[in-house]
Order: sequence, then structure tokens, then C-alpha cells
Amino acid sequence: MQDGTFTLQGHPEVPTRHGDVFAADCPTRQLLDRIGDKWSVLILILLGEGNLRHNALKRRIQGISQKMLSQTLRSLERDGLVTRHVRPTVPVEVEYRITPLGHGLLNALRLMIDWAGAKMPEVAAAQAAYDRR
Amino acid sequence: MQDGTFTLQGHPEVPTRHGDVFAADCPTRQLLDRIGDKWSVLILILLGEGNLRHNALKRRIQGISQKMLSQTLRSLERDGLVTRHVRPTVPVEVEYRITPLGHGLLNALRLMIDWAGAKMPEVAAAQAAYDRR
DNA sequence: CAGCATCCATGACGATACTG
DNA sequence: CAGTATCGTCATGGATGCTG
Repeated sequence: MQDGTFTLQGHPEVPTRHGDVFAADCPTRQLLDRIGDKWSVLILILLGEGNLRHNALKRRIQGISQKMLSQTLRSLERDGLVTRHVRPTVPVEVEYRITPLGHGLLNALRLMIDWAGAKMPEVAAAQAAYDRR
Repeated sequence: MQDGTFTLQGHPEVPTRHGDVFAADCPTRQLLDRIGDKWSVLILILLGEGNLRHNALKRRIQGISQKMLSQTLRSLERDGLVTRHVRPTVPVEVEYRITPLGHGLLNALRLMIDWAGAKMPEVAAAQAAYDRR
């Protein structure tokens, strides 16, 4: 395990040897840099349910601009999380599919997504309490 | 479950009723808005290992500015994920602790963090392949 | 030690217009 | 239909200096 890497398997004991660097190349930070944006996870979730074409995605994700959809899809494709399939009809038909790697990520996100659904109200309550002091 | 909420428990079947809105108030999006920033998760991980004072955190997280550390800690405190404890010594001593809510989130992130450690190299490889075409 | 205030650079994102 | 190009706006975050 290189410096700046941590896996957080156990708990307190064995501080997982992240030296004291917690470097920018820490994988968790790299991942968050990619999926921490406004649309990536949403797109992954939708593609996890089935292949979709550009416009279908656009319709499902209300509020996304055409530019951000393209940009995010490219980024996901570049990261090997989705693939792009063109059928040379007229006009062209482009379908996006999630890759096994992308599906693995989606699985890893599942707990987080469920936690959000269950606990964000508590977070909102904490915020309200904080703000009202 | 309100519109725009999804939990992704099962899989394809039962598309989890997110209408077609996928609204901005979807809890996952809200959560990502908060932890998708540059430092929140890192701080949570460190505090998950034990209480730490301001400067201790600063030393552990190389590269964080004083401003961002303060700002992120406030945000986490506001969200009920960490608490701030002041000892009125001279000079003051401020310790930050993770809350049960924060610990729950950390648990929910564990899979994601582990995935990052295991699979980010694959992502990097995919990127390299994409860029070299 | 802990932390706020200020200034500034960068980039994320949205709106709009145009192309194969 | 599936994009690219361009422009403007705004938020994020870094650097610096000051305070109790």
C-alpha cells in the first residue's frame, strides 16, 4: 500500500498507515473528484437500470443541460465506467451502457445512497437547529 | 417515499419510483453536494479514528489551507456530523469529534472508499487508454 | 492556538447558437 | 438526434494578513 492510501477496514486500531501525508493522490480523493460533481452518480444510477440514449437520459434527468450531459458522459466513458455505442442510422442513434467497472462502483455506492435516503432528514434537522441558534 | 427519492435496493426491476423527476432535492444529490467537496470525507475519516484538534487535523491533511479546514469543519458541524468542544484554557483548545450520525455516514462510505482503493488503478488505466487514441 | 476577513484565480455550470 | 462552440456567471478554494 503506497503512502496516502487507506482502506479503513478495521476501525481505530491500526491507523491504516497513511503516513501523515493524506496526499492528493489518495484514491478516495481521486474518486470524489470524479463522482462528486453534479451529475455523474445520477447518470450511473440510471444506466445501472438499463441502457439509455442521449435524449432519454436528458429527459430523465430534469434540469441537466445538454452540455453537461455530454461532458459528463464523456468523462464517465473516459474513466471506463460507461461505454458509447453508435448505430449508423439516419439520424444517428447513440446508446450508453454501464460497464462492469461502473456497475461495481454503483454497488459500492449503494450503501451511501441508501444512507442518504434514510438519514438526510436528520442532517437537515441538524442544520435547522444550528441555524436557529 | 417522495418524488425524486430512490434507494436502489433491489436492482433493475421495481425502478424505485423516482417518477421522472430525479429532482434536485433527491437525497443522494444533497449528500453529494456536501461530501463531494475537497476535504469533508478526509476529515470524517480522520475523526473516525479519534478526536483531533484543529492543528492536528491541519498537520494530518497535507495541503489543506487554514480557511478550508475551518470552513469544512463548520459545515460538518452544521450538518450534525461532527461536534466542536472548547476547553477554556489559555490559549483555547478546540477538539473535534465525530457524532454517531457522522459515524453512520462513514460506515456507509466504507464500501466506496474500499472500492476506490481497489479499482482506481483500473480507472486510471481506462483513462490512459482513452487519451492515447 | 484557533479562526475570521479579504482578495484573487480557476473552473464548474448554464444558456444560447450552430453542425453532421 | 447527438452533439460542439462560445460566452457569462457564480461558487470553490488558495494566499495573505489580522485578532482574541
